[in-house]
Amino acid sequence: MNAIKKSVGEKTRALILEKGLEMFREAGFEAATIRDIAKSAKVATGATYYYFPSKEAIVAAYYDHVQVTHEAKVRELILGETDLRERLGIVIHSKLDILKDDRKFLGALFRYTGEPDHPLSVFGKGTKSQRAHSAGLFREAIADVEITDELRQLLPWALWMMHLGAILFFIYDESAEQRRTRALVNGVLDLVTQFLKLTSAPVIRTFLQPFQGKMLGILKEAGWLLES
Amino acid sequence: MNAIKKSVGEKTRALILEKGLEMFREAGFEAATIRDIAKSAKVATGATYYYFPSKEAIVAAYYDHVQVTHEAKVRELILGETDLRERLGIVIHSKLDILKDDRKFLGALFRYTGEPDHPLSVFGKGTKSQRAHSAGLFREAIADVEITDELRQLLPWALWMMHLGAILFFIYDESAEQRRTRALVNGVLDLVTQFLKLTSAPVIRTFLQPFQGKMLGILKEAGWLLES
DNA sequence: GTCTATAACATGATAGAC
DNA sequence: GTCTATCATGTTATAGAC
Repeated sequence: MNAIKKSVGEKTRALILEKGLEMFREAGFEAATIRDIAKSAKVATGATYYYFPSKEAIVAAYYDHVQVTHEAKVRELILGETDLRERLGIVIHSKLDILKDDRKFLGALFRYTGEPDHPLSVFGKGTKSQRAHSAGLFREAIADVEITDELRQLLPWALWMMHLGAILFFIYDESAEQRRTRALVNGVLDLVTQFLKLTSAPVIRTFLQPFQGKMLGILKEAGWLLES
Repeated sequence: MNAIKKSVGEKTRALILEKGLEMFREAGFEAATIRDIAKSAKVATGATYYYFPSKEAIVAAYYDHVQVTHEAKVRELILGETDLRERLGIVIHSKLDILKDDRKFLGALFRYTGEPDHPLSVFGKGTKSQRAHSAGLFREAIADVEITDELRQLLPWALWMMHLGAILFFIYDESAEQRRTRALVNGVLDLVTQFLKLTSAPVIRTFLQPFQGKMLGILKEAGWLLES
């Protein structure tokens, strides 16, 4: 057994994933059936369930791959870039670049957003590690900025939430090449970075302090804080 | 025909709705089946489809009713209240009061959030009038505050978004009687009202102007602005 | 227009044999 | 790890009663 070569199972899994995404892109998430996907991958219907617990799980697996790709891309692009505004732009825009051709089925990822116990819930326990990974990219992007400890803990999550909102907006955005989303992201990032500069002023800090504390407390209880 | 009395159809519809919600509360949205709901309401399975185009539509109809109730409640409570912070608190907390026992199936409302063309999508065209109604409550709540025209248009939507986030947080909130959600809402509202006071200062205005313009442009194109 | 009754369909998901 | 058979359930269809 060559350790480098994929096992049979891994190849089958990859094939199902590939064919599934192919069909989602063509027909959309609803219209593409598990039976069709299985047929296209030349396996039995039941076999897909050996690898993916549900239809949505195929999209989730795609998203896992997106995260890996994104992380690599960010590390490549961010290297040597010291300006905060630029760094944040790289993180978000490169994510959208990766997702750009798959807006049609990306919405399936949001299906269980309102169901805390579902394994694929965006905010649920089942996706905790992915969230942490994703927020980690933002933590790195702001690593060199001088901010309070509270902000250093809060900001990655605020930015992660913002990036989630951007993806949602992206899905709805019918402007050519989703220019509107890009513009909105840029506008928000401008605002965020200008805002961060302001926080060096004591007046602003006092103003925000109680709210920061409350938010931190909530995140802590929810088990959302990154192990630093 | 008595104009006050409900027609037979309305009674049946109401019965299906009532029994449906009953079962959703007991078993959750997934576990309750259309067949069971029909049985419980003593109608044929097909009859439920005469009134509700889908299972989710029952939850949507519930939400319609929530909106009507909410609007009435807000108008009652807000009368004579002049403090902005209080007025906003009334709008959001009374909404949560209405929803409090139905957190278990409320998540079904968010199922199509990522699917722009679905009739039940939270941000889609099919729910536009409900959104406008809901945002209208916020518009009224801020009616007497002195703010720029831009903010007067933007703020109802910002608050509506915030209230949507609060509902989502509410669904996830496992603290006793969802106290954490209440605290978070209060914290955010404090911040918002303090922030609005600051916007009377020209410095802050200049800082926010370009972003406000951009947001307004986007909302306008998306057809989201309230007819004033 | 408001249903009943029943069957049928499509499809996501599961069980169990090999 | 893969298959076939089967199930459960949302949804549609048909045909008709009042």
